[in-house]
Amino acid sequence: MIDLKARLNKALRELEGLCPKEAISFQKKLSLKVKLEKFDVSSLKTVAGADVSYLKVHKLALAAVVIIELQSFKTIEQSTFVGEIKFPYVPGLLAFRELPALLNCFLNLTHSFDVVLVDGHGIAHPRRFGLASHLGFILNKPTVGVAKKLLYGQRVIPGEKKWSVEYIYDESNKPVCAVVRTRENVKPIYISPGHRVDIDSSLEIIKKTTGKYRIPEPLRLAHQLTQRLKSSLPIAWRHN
DNA sequence: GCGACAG
DNA sequence: ATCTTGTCGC
Repeated sequence: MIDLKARLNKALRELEGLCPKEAISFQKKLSLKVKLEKFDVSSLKTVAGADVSYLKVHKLALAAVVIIELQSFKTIEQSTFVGEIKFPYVPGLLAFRELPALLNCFLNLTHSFDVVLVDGHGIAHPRRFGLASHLGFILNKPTVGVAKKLLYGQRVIPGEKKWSVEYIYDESNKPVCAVVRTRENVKPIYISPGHRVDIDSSLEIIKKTTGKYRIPEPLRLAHQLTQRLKSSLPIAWRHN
């Protein structure tokens, strides 16, 4: 079994210099390796959240990973990284734009975590291999995709009550995404398995990591961190 | 050809 | 996602 750091560095090298067409082939190949399995939520102790923001004027990607302890909802460790954006935004190829910065964040973590919540879709993707699945495969860890907009499938609307759910199915009529209302009178979020979790476990994980806000806590904290990171950058860099 | 389209 | 202020409503 090779070391995690080695896996991450290898993945970083493989992501370099790919064009969109090659990226699509890469996804088709790796999608066959995604594993959907039950995850024992009762054993869940620590959850990580991964998010990326941008500073458009300087082509910078600002990434952050925050690990929280479920018991207290308190942060155990956080990691950030700022790097140049090297891949365009193409719907369906988000991983090739955000993974480099995210993997660098994971390289600097010292604490362990049980699952990772990712800002984007998992298998609710044209080739069943969204950002959450890709990250999960590289880390060989359970990952859950949490998106705020639809990318793949039929649009459905859950009830207005908290925890109302509606599902999105693929061509084989298999559920690939849960559209969930995490708060009343607020737009629902899209939950899909990334890797090593199934759709039911994914939903359970989201229920246990969501506090009083629409976005699950690990992701909300990671997002806040990337935004603060941007504010902390030299004024000359962010001046429009 | 037309519409859809994570962040 | 980013740019960008105030404002309406639970």
